[in-house]
Amino acid sequence: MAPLDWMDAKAVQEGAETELREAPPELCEGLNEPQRQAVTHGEGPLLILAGAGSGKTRVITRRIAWLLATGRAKPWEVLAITFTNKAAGEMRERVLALTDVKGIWISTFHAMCARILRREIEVLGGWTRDFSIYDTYDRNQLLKRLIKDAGYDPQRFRAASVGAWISDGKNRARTHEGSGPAEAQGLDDEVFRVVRDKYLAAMREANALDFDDLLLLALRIFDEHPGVRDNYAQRFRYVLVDEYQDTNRVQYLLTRHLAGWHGNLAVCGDPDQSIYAWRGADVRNILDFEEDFGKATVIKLEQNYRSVGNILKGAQAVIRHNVGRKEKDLWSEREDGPLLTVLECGDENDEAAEISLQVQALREQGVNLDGIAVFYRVNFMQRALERAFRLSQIPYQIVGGIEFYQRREIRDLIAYLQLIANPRDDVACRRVINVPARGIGERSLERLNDWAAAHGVPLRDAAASAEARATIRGRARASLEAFAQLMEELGDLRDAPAAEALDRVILATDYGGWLKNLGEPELEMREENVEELRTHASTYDRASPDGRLRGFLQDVALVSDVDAYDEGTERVALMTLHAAKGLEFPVVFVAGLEEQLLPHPLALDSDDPDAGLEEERRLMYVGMTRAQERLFLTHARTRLHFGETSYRTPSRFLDEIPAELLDGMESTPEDAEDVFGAFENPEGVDEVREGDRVYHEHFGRGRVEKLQGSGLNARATVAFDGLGSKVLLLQYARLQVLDP
DNA sequence: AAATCCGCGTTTTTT
DNA sequence: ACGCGGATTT
Repeated sequence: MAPLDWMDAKAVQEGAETELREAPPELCEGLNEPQRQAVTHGEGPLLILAGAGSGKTRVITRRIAWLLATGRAKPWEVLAITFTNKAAGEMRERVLALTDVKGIWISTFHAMCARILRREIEVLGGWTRDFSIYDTYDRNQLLKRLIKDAGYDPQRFRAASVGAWISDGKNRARTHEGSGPAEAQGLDDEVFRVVRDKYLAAMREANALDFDDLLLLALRIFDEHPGVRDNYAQRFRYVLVDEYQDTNRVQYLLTRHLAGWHGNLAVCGDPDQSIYAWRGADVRNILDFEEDFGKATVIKLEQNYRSVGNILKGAQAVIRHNVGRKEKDLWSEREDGPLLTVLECGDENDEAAEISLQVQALREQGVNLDGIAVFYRVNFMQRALERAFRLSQIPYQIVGGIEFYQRREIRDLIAYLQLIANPRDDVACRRVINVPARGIGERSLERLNDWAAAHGVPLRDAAASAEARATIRGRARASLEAFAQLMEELGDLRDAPAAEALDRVILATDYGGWLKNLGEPELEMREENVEELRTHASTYDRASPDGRLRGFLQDVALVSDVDAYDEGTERVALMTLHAAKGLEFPVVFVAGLEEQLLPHPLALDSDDPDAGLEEERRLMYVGMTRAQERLFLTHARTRLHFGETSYRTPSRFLDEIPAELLDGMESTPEDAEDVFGAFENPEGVDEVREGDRVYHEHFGRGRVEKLQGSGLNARATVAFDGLGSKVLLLQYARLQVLDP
């Protein structure tokens, strides 16, 4: 890669023109010396090495405020990049509280690039500003199709593997010459390459970008169109990048472009919290910053304000086991506090039950539920925890995981909106062409697809063509015409507010009626989800009146549930260790501290197992350092996994914590009994038995014909008077037993 | 074309 | 244990 002329930075000399003002003293109030230096650093590159809990966010927000207050930058001349949308939102809020200034670009790399591409993408040819953003699921959907169409065995060549390989290549900003995972798997590399090329072409045809493309194409525009690049680079007098240890090659190059004109780049991060190497993040970005950007000022924030002494000591003890790490002297003035509690549990249910008992005890001691979080390595662990919390009636919120936007009903409606915004979006078209069912089956779709491919037009245009429909017989032909007409009618919604578009889609497709027709026990839940989506859309319209449908879709594509987490609600937060980064809680539980889980074997079987292990250790470190007052570490003796129970060994990371910091406890089966027993007959829900006469809010009176499943999955088949039978999830149905 | 059944892979982490 | 896709019915 040809280096950019960083020190060419045309503007190092230019800064003098701006008239500087005195900063209001309160901006430096309560800061320690290095923090103050970071906030008031003037021109030139700045590296802030910020240990866990060292007040990093505070420094960044104050620095932005300081830049504005001293007249060094106008609001639109500041670009701040964060790792999640949630972090961006938080930062925006905090800056707003300090300065009362709006219009600063504070966003993730992905959101920023999407925004730039909406304006600039047409210089690349092929895409229009209405491009769709495909998530991993959409991407795999398309790949699956391509693999099949090319006649490869979908068993041997999995869409997910090919997709991961393509993504990995894009994240490293290199072409895929040479090796790939294909080789490692003993598969045909050639096939991977062929599929990738088909994928790249198909994405262009569908006017779609995947997550990686957002970064990569923005980079390509900056590389190939210096004029466009300079527009942005000149504008952003000050650039700040948070969590810099987790940036990948492409993000690094983007950063160079964006900060290259003025040379005022401040990055902030902690190599000990680098946990995204698997996604192409490269710690060298932060380790090499000084050389890279020449004459960089380096400021270390080493005083931890967050955690009580014992927690900090424990975390330090663990992270010290990483070799090849710059030793860092993180210290705290806080009292030692209580010991860390290690809980040994029987199995995953005991573990979950034990955690909920501890939470209840804490609650009785006056701890707020929103001050408690439970972290785990892998998403499947969420299940047992969720169940225990439900049974104990402890309100909780899942951050990340099975996402709202993955639900079928949500994806359907979003796909309609996407197809309206971007008629070339074949993935969206395939999804909705027969939803609600209108008699367009697999065969008809194949025909249509063939015709579309032969004529080089999108699926949707094929549906609109009488000539294409002529190749299809029977009911499907008329249905296709109806579908084409429907989309035509909805076409004017392209520039409509999101809520209006959504409501028109729901109305025009009678989506509600279709859901009801499915006769699923999840009906109520799905209806609630649709309702929630409508709320999201109107909220969006109110917050961003200029965004309309396009903007909404972009938000939906980029906003994960991690971002949706709202504080201040009285709920325990459940999330993966990765999602925990950047957050803090008075009380933290880290669950599943076992070998084969943390460290996770898949992290160790890469080409460099030691690097994998060290990243797992950093994950442990991130988890521990989120805790302010109390830290619980739990593990189970056996765990159900893949439907099989295995014996577990406590994680080696537990042994790395000095024993004098630990307080051991063993959970007892009775504890679990208490939790799971307590909810056998939850308050407000009647015990229902076969043969009972029951009453349901919507369907009225009926008789229970059959009961299946148990716990949250318990279902009842109820014959409603005059309505026929329905299967209901007891959990939601709220059936009342009628006395005869 | 839609409904039902079966077998397989799946679960590392996310924008 | 679960969900998906493919195969097999209706």
